[in-house]
Parts: sequence; structure tokens; C-alpha cells
Amino acid sequence: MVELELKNNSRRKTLVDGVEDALLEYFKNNNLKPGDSIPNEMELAESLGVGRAVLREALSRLKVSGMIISRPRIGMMLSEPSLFDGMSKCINPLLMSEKTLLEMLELRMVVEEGICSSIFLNITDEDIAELEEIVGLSQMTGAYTYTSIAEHQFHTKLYQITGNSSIIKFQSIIYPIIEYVKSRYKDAFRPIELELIKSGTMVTHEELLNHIKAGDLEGYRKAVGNHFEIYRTYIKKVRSKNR
Amino acid sequence: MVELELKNNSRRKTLVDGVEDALLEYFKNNNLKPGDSIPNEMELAESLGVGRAVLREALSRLKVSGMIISRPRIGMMLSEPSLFDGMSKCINPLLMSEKTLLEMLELRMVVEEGICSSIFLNITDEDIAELEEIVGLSQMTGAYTYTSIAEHQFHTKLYQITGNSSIIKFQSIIYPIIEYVKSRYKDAFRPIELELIKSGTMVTHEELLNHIKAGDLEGYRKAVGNHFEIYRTYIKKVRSKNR
DNA sequence: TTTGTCTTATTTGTCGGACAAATATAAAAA
DNA sequence: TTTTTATATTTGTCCGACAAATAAGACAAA
Repeated sequence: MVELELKNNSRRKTLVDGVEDALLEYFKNNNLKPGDSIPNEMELAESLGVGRAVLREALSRLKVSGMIISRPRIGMMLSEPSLFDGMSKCINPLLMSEKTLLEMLELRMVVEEGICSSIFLNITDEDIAELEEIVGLSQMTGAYTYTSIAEHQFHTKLYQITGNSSIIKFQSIIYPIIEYVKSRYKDAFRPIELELIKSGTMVTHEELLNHIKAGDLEGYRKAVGNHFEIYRTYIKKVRSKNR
Repeated sequence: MVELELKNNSRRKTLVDGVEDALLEYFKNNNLKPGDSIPNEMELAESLGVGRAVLREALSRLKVSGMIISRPRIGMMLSEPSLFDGMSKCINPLLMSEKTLLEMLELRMVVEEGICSSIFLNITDEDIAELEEIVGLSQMTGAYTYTSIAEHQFHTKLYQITGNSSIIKFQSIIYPIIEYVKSRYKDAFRPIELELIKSGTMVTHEELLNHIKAGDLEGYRKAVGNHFEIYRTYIKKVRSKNR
């Protein structure tokens, strides 16, 4: 039996889609910047040749990211959109495929490995003191596992050291996904963890911190890699199975 | 005179905002998954106690990420949202502050440094051959500068090697920002570049590829860091100035 | 029975009008 | 001059109507 993947993907572009594009185009072409005001709804609808309802549905979309802000009597104006605000609305792990979930898990590891240099570049004595406190107060549920609060505190602090608020925000958005993945695939992670413990690959927060205190970037980076080796192994296993 | 920073930031939550939240809540509470159909507009509007227009403005927002898809007569159903689709609509560098622009530039560097291990883990001989071809055909505009096409081809290929489509998509979305930043701050980058050339820090794509071919992860990672040192230096300079 | 065509009912898509709510601006009052 | 009030404008919300698309059932033809 042939699986005739028809799946009418050609969802006819609706008027609202077109208006949304037209608005974005309009902003670009007219070189509009944050703070600039834009014509009122009546004018826009008329000049675009659509009803006010359609225009408002398009505007509504542009409001989620903060690109457009509006107030009665004042009108509408452009503002700096938040790149990640739209994303945060989509964060419902129940709606995400296993593929996406694992991809986001990997992306998180990528970012955490990628910020290593930035951490060593920006870290202060206060940061180290704070990390020490976090590690000291961390409750562990196993030799190498932490409560989710401790886990979250430690890694969040690492991101904060970068001083890059976009990166911090990005991390805070995808963190719920990570937690979900960890709990959902707990049973699959367990045997991998045991093996890694046996081979001495597992790394604690304390060890990570020691590398930081020693100013050993290379060692830290490698330790971070090992800290996440459990997930990398699982991802590799799933990928090879699905091939 | 006190600048009474009132700035009505408490943009009163509109009905549409509330309905949007209510819908997301509803999906979660009822454990709805992709493929599940949801009540029609009339029912939803009625049960939420709002007019159909308001409901549709909220639905419109959830349609941009693909979380909801709808067709006449069929109704609406849930689908897997695209985490980055909403973001791509916000990519208009003209609307982004300098701070955000530089943060995104840094995020890009973070990701590119973070995917190093993944690249070495997944790379195939075909990938290397393709990289060689790209490097071979690359047109250079200076000793260490490439045409934007060559630049784009090379780095895009690196992301593709990870096999992580979310990461690939993320890169493709923020790439326009990077290009914009590079052209906008061209004059500021130039003196830094000269210094880095003098100190022998600059790295070509060819050298990066050599590390890959040699299977030298550590050397590659360091080279990637140097490849972006020009931007890191600039970011550091701007940050210290703004402090 | 099977296949193709037509009709119908349902749901989203779009429009227009109406009024409520908010508030900058101007006018009036103190 | 300062305060209060009125007004006009713009977004926010609701309602009703019709168009467009199409799944499902009825019907006709082979």
C-alpha cells in the first residue's frame, strides 16, 4: 500500500497573511524606526483595500512581539520587537515532536558550550562567590544529579555571567523544554548515566566551578561537554535508530 | 527637575491578550496534541464570553507559528508550532537597538563555537569534500575577508553538518542581522582587523577547514574563536564604553 | 456494486456599521 | 496662572451579514 502523502500543505494564503507581509514591507520601505507613528486603522485598511477586521488581525500578530504598540486616541507606533517573545508563546512541550524536543535539547547544549569563552571573559569575583554559594546550597538527588531548582540556579547563573540579555532570555525560554525532556526520557537516560558513572565521565557542578576558579577554560569546556555527555549519547542513539 | 519616568508601561491588558492566554491554557489543561481539533469559532467565542472578532484576533496570533491551522468548513486543529517562525517576522535590523544587534552577533558566535563538537561528531567525507569546494570557489575581498556569498556558503554548510534543523533554521534567521551589523559597523571593525592581522590572529576559512580535516577539535575551536575575535573585541569595547 | 455528479450544510474568511473606552487637546472656569 | 470640563479622535469590542470553501450525503449513471 502506497502512503500517498498528499497532505494539502498548500494552505491558501489568506488576506490576513498578505496584509501582514504588506505592513512589514511598508515599514521597511519607508525606513520607519522605533518611535515612529503609523497611520490609523481606518487609513491603513482603506489604503490596503481590506476591511478593518482583517487589518486588525494582521496588526494583532505584530503586537505579540511588541513591534507595534497601540493606545486609544494616541494611535499606533513602531517599537523594538522582542525576538523571543513570540517564541515563548509556543513553548508547550506537549505540542512538540520528539525530533524538535531533542533538537532543542541539543541547541541548549550548544549554547552552554558556546558561552564558555564569554564566561571566562566576563566573570567577576562576585560571580564566583555567588556560584560557590549556589553549589554549596545545592541539594543532590544522586551522586551526579541535582534537584531541578539547584540545576536551574547554577546554569542560569552561568548565562547571567555573559551579560548578554538576549542569551539569558533565550535560555529562560527553552529551559522548560529541557526540564520536560529530562523527565520524559528519564528512564532512557538512566542506563546511560550508569555507564558514564562507571567510565568516570560524569561531572558535578562543583567540578565545573573548580575549573572556573582555576581559570582553566579548556578544562572547563571539556567538563561542560562531559556534563552533557548523557544527552549527547542519547541523541546519537535515537538518530541512528531513526535512520 | 525629576524625570518622573511614568511611561505608562502597564499597557492595560487587552481582551485579546487575555483570550490568547486562555486558549493556551485551554490547550495545556486539556492535554491537546497536534492533530486534535478544537471547537469552532462561535463556540469558543461564546464560552469565553467575547465577540468573534476578539477571538479571531487571538487565533490569528496563534496561527503565525502554525500552532493552529484552519480551513473553511473543516474547522481548526492544533499543530506543531514552529519556534522560530514568529522570530523571523521580527527580523528587521532597522527596528533593533544597537544593544540587541550586538547581542545577536554575540549569540551567533556562541552558537558557532558551540556546534564545534557536533560538527566533529557528525561530519562525513562528503561534507569535507563540499567544504573544500566551497573554500576553493570562495572569492575574497581581502587577505581575510570574503564576499558575503562565500561567507554565507561556508558557515551555512557548517551548520548543516550538525544535522539539527532547528539550529540550521535559527542560523538562517539571524544571518541577515549579522550581515547588517557587519556592514553597519564596517568602519569600526576595520582598525581592529588591522591590529589582528598584525598580531597574526586572523583566521581564514581554509585554515578552519584544515583543522577539520586534521580532526583537530581543540585547534578548530580555538581557530573559530580567533575567526570571530574581531567582533568580540568590538563588543567588549562598546560595552566598556557604555559603562 | 461502483463510480461520478450534484446538493446541502457547516465552518472559516471578510466586510461594514455601531458603540464603548481611553485620552490628548482645547476650551472654560476658578 | 491653575484647575476643571468638554470635545474630538483613535483604538477596543460587539454584532450581523454574506462569501468562499468543502466534507458528507443524496442521487444518477455505468
